Amino acid sequence: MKEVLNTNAQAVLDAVRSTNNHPTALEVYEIVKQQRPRIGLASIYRILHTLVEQEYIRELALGDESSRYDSRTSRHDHALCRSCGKLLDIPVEIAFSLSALQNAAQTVGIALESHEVRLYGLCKSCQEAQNTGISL
Amino acid sequence: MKEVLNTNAQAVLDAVRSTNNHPTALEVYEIVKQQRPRIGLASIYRILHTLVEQEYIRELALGDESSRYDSRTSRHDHALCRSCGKLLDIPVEIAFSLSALQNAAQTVGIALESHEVRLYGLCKSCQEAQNTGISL
DNA sequence: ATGGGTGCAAATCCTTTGCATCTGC
DNA sequence: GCAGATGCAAAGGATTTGCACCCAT
Repeated sequence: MKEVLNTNAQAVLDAVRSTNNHPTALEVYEIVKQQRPRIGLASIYRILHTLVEQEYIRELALGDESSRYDSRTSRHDHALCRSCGKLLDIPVEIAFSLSALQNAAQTVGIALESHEVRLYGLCKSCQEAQNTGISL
Repeated sequence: MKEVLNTNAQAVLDAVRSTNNHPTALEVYEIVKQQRPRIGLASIYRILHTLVEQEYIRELALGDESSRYDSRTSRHDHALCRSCGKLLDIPVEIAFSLSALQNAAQTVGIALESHEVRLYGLCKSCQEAQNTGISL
């Protein structure tokens, strides 16, 4: 499934991996442009798609914003801040019974392949901002 | 938090509630237009946003497509078909330990307010299409 | 008459596509 | 020389916004 990457694709992959947050296509573009100033945004989109296909990265669908990309391809869960929109990887497994999952899947008639838990709330900095009365 | 709805807002809310699936803004527009042909798409968007704010409905963020709206405001989980993109409400609770959730939330420093489980796989009709070799 | 809600059209943002060019082999 | 990759600009689709108008109060 994974093929050899050409230089541009490698640069895009490195860019996604270089950030702690989950960059948008535009953010990836800004990073890659520092190394290869002539690259175009369209190529970033094209390369990101092939990287997703080849399972080097994942595409995350959030609310308001544009797509974000995640270089952690193993199954994991996410937490979203309802105030600033920040997206955090959850580095621990949230244990729950496989049979409960499979039961739910069966109820709606879906052949279960994967799952994700999303936690919603206020991230640390937004909690502090709230406590000190500062608005973002 | 909820206020009285005017006629247009009520029509939009009814439209969202009238569908089994989770309609996009455009789909809501088509439904509402049957009753109020002069309504504009911009008003649909404006009204949907206020309905979300007032917690009459929820906005769902999926991948490729446009936003979808959900008239079930109580906490529940969703299943997504990776082939046709269909979104299904899961009518049963997926049990898992609250402490696992809270532990995960604490690990990333988020003040947990809500959560959602997403199941990914093939829906029934896509399973059948696959078995019979028909492509959608 | 006043303020909010509305329709329309234009604007905006993100993403994709057409196409001519460039690249490595 | 060819196939695939690329940059650029234009197109596309979803959503938002500016603005004048209208309606209920």
